Amino acid sequence: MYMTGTMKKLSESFYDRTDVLKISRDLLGKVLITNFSGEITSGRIVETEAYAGVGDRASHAFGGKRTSRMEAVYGSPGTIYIYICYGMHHLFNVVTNKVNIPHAILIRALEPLEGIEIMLKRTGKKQADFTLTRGPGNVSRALGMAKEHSGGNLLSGEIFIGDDGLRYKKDQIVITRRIGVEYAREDAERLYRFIVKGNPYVSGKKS
DNA sequence: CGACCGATCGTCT
DNA sequence: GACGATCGGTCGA
Repeated sequence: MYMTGTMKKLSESFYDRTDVLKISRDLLGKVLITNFSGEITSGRIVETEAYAGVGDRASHAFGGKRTSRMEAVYGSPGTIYIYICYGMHHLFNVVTNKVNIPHAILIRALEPLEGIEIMLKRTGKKQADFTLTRGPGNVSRALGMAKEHSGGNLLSGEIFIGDDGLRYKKDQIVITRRIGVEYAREDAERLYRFIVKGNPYVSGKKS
């Protein structure tokens, strides 16, 4: 996959919108980039999941719950929210909507673009196969993101999201239920997962 | 390909 | 003391 044009960093207005589903869809095709002391790694976003805040049982902020662990999800649009799952995976989320409205979007898969050698070094993998950036735990490992980055933002730091002009058409996108949120009862059925049809980096079962 | 299982530990009850 | 917004390996059909 090639870069299609000049990379333009997304501005706060992209994240400062009320419709977390629309933003989740809009994030498909955008490029997530990390630059740690010149070590640049990036990948195109091909799978996202929306978490709709206080009214969503699958959201950490359900019912207005608020703890220090999840403080970042209540931050301003463009804030980074990373938490540890199962004691070993750091899951990267984009915070959207206004401050104190805890909307978040989990980035579940990328198609690698730059810095594949660095990603191999970070993950300890020997081959750049489709597992390199498939699944939210692998995304964070490959791009070097960890919970220490939680609370930072995508507008002025070493982690950001760019737009190189690529757009997916409607028939290239599939919408499904979220993965791994069975505990959320009826909210587990919400169609909040957005994937690029047929992309080999997308997690979960093949269709 | 599907089902299951162990790893691993910070956070909240 | 229990539980995850997961992953990778194994086992059986």
